[in-house]
Amino acid sequence: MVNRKNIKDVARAAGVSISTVSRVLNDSKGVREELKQKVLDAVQILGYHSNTIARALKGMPTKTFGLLIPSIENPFFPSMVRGVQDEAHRNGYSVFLCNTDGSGIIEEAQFRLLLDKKVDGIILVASKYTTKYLKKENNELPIVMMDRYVRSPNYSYVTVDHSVGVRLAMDHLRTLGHKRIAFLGSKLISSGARERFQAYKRYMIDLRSKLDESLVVLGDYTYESGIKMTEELLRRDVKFDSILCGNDLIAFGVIEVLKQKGIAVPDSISVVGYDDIAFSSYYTPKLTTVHQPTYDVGQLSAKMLIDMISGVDRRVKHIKIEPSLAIRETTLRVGSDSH
Amino acid sequence: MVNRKNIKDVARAAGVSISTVSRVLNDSKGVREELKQKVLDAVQILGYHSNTIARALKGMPTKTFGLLIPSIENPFFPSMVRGVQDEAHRNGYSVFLCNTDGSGIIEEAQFRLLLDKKVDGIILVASKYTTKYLKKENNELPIVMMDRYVRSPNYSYVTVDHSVGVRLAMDHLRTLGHKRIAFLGSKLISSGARERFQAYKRYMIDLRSKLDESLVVLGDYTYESGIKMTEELLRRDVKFDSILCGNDLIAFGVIEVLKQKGIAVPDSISVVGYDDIAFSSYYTPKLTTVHQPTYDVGQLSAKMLIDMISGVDRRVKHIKIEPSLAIRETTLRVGSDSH
DNA sequence: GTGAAAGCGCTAACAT
DNA sequence: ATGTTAGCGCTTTCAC
Repeated sequence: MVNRKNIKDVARAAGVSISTVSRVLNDSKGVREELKQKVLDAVQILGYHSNTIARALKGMPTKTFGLLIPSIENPFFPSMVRGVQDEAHRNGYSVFLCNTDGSGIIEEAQFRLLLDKKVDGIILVASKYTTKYLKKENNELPIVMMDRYVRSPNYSYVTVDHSVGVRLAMDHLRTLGHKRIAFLGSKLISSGARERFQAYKRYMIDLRSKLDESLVVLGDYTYESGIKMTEELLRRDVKFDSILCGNDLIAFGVIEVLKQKGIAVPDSISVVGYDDIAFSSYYTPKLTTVHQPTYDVGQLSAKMLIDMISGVDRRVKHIKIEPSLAIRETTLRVGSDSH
Repeated sequence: MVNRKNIKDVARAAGVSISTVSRVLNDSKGVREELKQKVLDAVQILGYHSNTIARALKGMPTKTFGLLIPSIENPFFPSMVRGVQDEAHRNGYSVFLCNTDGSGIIEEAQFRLLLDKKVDGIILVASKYTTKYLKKENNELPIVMMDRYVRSPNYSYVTVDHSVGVRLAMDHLRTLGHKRIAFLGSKLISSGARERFQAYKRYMIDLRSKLDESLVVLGDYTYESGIKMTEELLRRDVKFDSILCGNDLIAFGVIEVLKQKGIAVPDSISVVGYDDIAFSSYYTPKLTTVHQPTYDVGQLSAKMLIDMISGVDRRVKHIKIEPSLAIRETTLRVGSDSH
């Protein structure tokens, strides 16, 4: 740091003009091999790094992009963020991480701030507020929606195919002989929540031509909500032999309540989670859950964004990655007795 | 975005010179109230935002800082990162998040990259590599070490007082009548790991004038390591009535193995974790653990950094926040029987 | 093929 | 109190 070298120093040391240095560094061709070498040597000796800020002022890329997520404290996101960052750093990008807490105001403010910081692109987990400020403000800035998205021919997204995830879980439960499968999920405020519930609904209708609404409770994607929803389900006094949860956090809440009520999992009731956060395999009993390839979603989102930025591939793409089912210890064949 | 306004546009619209605009925006005083108002109006109408990049080129602060942590996938960090970010955004800062994976090479490279990006300061979770590149490169850049630190009169840090944390846990166990308390922790590669082990050692020596080394196993801060260490402890065939774990992940591994071996927790063996990650209270049985105020550590680190940057308070400070004990379901009085 | 010079948007020193 | 101007470090015409 002490004495930051600039392009002038390099030019002087190499005995050439600054434009030649600039040319070499941006490998625009048309520099004699000999001079090129001199410049490269000088760069080496002086330990020169070109100043990103100055380049940015000339409209060059900042090698920086923004990542807008609801909250890094939501255990669903860390590995996705990691996927984004790993791909970013592999390509020389730094990333600004911002939390929106699901607030449209914060989301838009953060988005603006990123624009001010002259990021080369933005990856965001879309909300119902996203489209508004996006169309209001955006021009050519590459944008990728990650996980939660908004249907649009203008924006790329990478997400998980929840119809597959739900089907995997339901088939598994059916195979084990379960007939009355309850659904405790999130209110339908995000693309993922909607898709999961729709897939469940369709499955049940296919099965018995109608949806038994008493089997459904909708809340939030939290442990506390899992607890409340289970209590609500129990209060209804409806028969069920298994529960499909909207995410793993809900599942933990579910299992906790069932345990308190002396209802054994999986012996009496089978429980399936959704997400497969790291914790699900540390839990006792280990949670059977739909595995979302979150790291891959993050990585692919970043790759797509970088391709858009660099101009390698500017096309709008809509990608759904297939989830898988992690069968562990919270589901059991109906009528079996593990005791 | 479409047509980014610049200071010239504002000057023209307000009928003043660009320096007047600049003065108003940087509220250096000495501008007639009337003109000031004109400028402010023009700014409003045009929707002008000053260009951070151009300001940065003039050596002004970028309102940006770096945050260097081992990995956001480590469940210990998200809430700490959140603490940092909340404080940052409250003060108009954006933060670059970087993962080092505990590699010195990556850590140094990321650090350099942040320097290149002209961040106003850096918060980092120190490793054994940190001091080297720090003294090699750093000049006046504000630095705060967060959680893990390196003793130095030159660098501020914010961390948790592990001697208190360990004592809280040990006192609790002793109060419940436990005498042979095993310690499964991390190898002594970070300040936190060293302090926790030292505190345990001191406690045991105070208790029976020597440390029984057969009660100690050192590994990593992971679930898998928790499993391995427990198996090792069991293999030694040494008597113990309780286990203090270096972190919660280890504790989950411990409990899993004990369960597999048919050893009841807490009925036969009490287990205490360390960290109190969110998951600890979702776990069954809910984990008794030392609560680290991670959010506060992050928030305070950011506050200190911002104070240093803004010049409000440039002093080097060494702060240790006190942890507390979250008593839950994995510890029990010796001889009680919950059945 | 190479260098001189303009200019990105801004701040601050200097002039008035 | 306000305007004019140099210059931050770089890229990119434009001359040669």
